[in-house]
Amino acid sequence: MSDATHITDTYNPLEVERKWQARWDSEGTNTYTDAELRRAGVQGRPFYNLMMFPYPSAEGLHIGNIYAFTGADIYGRFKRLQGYDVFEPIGFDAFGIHSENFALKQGVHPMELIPQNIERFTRQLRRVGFMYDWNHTVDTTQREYYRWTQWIFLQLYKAGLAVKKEAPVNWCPSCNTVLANEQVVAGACERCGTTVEIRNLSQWFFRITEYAERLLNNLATIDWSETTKKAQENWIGRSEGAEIVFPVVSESANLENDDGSEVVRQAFRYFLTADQIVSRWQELEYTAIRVFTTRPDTVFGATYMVLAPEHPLVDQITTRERRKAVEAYRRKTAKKDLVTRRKGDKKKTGTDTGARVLNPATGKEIPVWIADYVLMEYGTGAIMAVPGHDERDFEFARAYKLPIVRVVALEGVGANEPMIEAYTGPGRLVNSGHFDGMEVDEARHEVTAWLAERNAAEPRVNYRLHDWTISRQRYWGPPIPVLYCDDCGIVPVPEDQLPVELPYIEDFKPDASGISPLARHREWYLTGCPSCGGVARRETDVSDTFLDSAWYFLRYPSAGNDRRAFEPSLTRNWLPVDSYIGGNEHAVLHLLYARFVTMALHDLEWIDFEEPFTRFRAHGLIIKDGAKMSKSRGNVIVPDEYIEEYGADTLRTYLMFLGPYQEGGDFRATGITGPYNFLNRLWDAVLGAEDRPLYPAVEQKLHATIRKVTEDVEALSYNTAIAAMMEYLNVVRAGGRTPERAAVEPLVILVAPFAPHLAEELWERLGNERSVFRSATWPEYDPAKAVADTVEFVVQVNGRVRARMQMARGISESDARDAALADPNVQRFLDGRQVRKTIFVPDRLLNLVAG
RNA sequence: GCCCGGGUGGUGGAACGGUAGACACUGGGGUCUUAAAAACCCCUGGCGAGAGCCGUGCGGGUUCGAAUCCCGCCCCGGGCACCA
Repeated sequence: MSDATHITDTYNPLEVERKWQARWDSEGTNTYTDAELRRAGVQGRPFYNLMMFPYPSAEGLHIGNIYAFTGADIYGRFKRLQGYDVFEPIGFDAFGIHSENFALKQGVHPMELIPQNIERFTRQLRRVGFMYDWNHTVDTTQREYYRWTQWIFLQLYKAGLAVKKEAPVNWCPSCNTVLANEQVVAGACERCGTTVEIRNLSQWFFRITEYAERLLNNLATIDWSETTKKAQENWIGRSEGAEIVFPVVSESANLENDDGSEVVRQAFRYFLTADQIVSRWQELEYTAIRVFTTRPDTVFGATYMVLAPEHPLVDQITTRERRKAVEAYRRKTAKKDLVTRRKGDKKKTGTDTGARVLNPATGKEIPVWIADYVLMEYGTGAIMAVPGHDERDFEFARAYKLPIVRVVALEGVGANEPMIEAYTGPGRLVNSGHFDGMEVDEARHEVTAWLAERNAAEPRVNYRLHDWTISRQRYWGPPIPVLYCDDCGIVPVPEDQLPVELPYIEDFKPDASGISPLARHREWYLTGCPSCGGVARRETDVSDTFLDSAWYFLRYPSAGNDRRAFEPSLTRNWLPVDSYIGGNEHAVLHLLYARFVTMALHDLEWIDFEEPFTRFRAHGLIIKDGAKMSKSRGNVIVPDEYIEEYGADTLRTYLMFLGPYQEGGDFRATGITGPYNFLNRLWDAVLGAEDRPLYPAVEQKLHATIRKVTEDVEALSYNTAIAAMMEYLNVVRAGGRTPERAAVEPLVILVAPFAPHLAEELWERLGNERSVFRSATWPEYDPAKAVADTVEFVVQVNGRVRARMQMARGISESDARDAALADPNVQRFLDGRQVRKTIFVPDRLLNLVAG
């Protein structure tokens, strides 16, 4: 006797969903064994369907999580019904500051908190009916996982891609830790909103900048949402230009060396031409300042130079008379936080160092200033200022009465016409020696080449991207697997000693010292040196959470494997990921880091592909009453209530019906009744269906609907797919008629990705034994049957609709014209005029142009 | 400032350059009911009795025909931003 008999004949979503969730578990409908995973990867049609694994917050599953996962799950279920072996795993990104802060606030230890959260999340995820393979799941905080996170660190270390260096880094004074550039939004911590400070600390960096060019170029080869690609492109920020050298020639510069000896080289100045100094500055031992510019063509207009106040050469070149003023200015800028300093709209300030450099193009001496509008982090920390053709330089030159020279002019503009604003447009060079008259674009290369010949410049590509700081002075993360030995220096922990376990400590609260809480535990950090056997100290920083998530997709197929991070054969068969869906807020964080780690592992020959995600689609955000959901606004939606009242199938369908999946939508409680009614009506239609031949109009609509739904689901256009199914059901039930079984059975399959529990139940009630996802195949449509015999044909007069008539499909132009001309309304609007021209769009429209 | 999206009824949203407003929600009317709920049916962009006219942020243009393409603006959301 079937379970169906225990279930009422009116649609009761809770009953239905409970039944099918239990059955999926007991029959392993959604899961693979390791053997199956291996076999399917080789013999089957493997399809790796990935979604961004959640951070298991204490608040439980958020409606935004459900929205994201439902869209991805629908795609996975669709692919399974199309006959693919779909691997759809889920896991938990549970390390990180967020969990740690919450644990601190609640006074619970994260090692107790996180397992509870994960348990609750798991329960909620199961309740929504995702097709997850619960046999292959990860939790980044488990030693079985972070052991391999540490292993990846070691691989990068061995390849020279993980380096420890002292550098100015972003410090969040509230989280008490260093942040990556990507985690600083508008000068503030993306987590807590506190303004970040710059501290000079010795940190571990991943040299992602080594991969800047490839990270950029490969974007052309992957099928990703355009918005995401653009975000990465902007973040990498490639600029092409030149590095130009300006030798320091000020007479009184640098009067003493460190040892007190006189500096004599400046004396050459009086025996040498500017040209000689420029081309021989190295052998003459001139100090030179390098600048990066995207406009080498304007070098003749460089009337002064500006260094970032922190530039290392400032001390050396500043003249005695200017020393006090320069020191004062540097102190002032050091106090300013980066936010105010980076605000572009404030007044320009700066001060003269007294030093002079040679403009290598003009051979003239120009002054060197320091100003905080030049940033040490970008380029060389120094610029050649071309006030005539750069807005910032123009503003600065105005403020300090520095000379402004025009070097680019449009036709008809005099070379020495005074400038009232910086001109950044196209034109020809003027006041530029033998380059006068040359187009800007050509001059860019020619000027660089000319300077390069004289040893004063070289072409240069510059990136905005910085190396990825991965050290975190916090507790809740994987310890960085490195030791410090007085004799041997930095010693990586041998791979067979992994993991370096995160100890359970009570006092995991971070402080402002810049040192991790782990550093308070000698018993943990003091250990033996694996190299010399002496005493070594462990690194007490942990790694960034984003390293955990930069490789989790590699782990899923191999989850549980305790010999390897990822098994080569499984990886080869299942990766790269076929479809990845997630939020665009990770466009430059997770998605960039994951690409970097994958590329590095590829170069180290651990994997044979360099892009992890073949196709990526960003989904939209789900908002409430036009605003982002947040606790402070009090507009947070608790999904559980809706699941209790309408069931998971309705919630899933409703969320997808809200609007275009890739744009998001506004959650309105009243709207949920639409999809709920639809599922109810479908239920009734299936239960009341009769075995008899399809009515022709229904058959036509069926084929049209299969086509529409198939195309729309493939394009993630879920809202229109649902609308098409509703429309079809309206036809099937039109006028209260009894539906044909052959009309509703395919619809049950079409709806299955959206409302899987309901589909299972109806599939069973239609007499099928096994799960719809294991026995049904996605319906095919016949293009010939997908179109109706008659069409509503529109007749226009001069582009305006004047008649609509039912016509046979395929009607000829002349027949259509005859019918149109016979129409009294058409005649009325022609008003006796000649038809000069007719436009005929087959099966759609005829436009009579009268004049 | 630069780079992406987007702007369509009371609301969410549909529309290969070819019937603007599919599909829903809300609202209104009705059927059934002692009544209510549910369910079902009809109406629901504006003006107009109607024929029809007007309508897709604004102003131009291309076209037989523009929500859709082009030019110039305005507004909203997101990314980047003294990046040289």
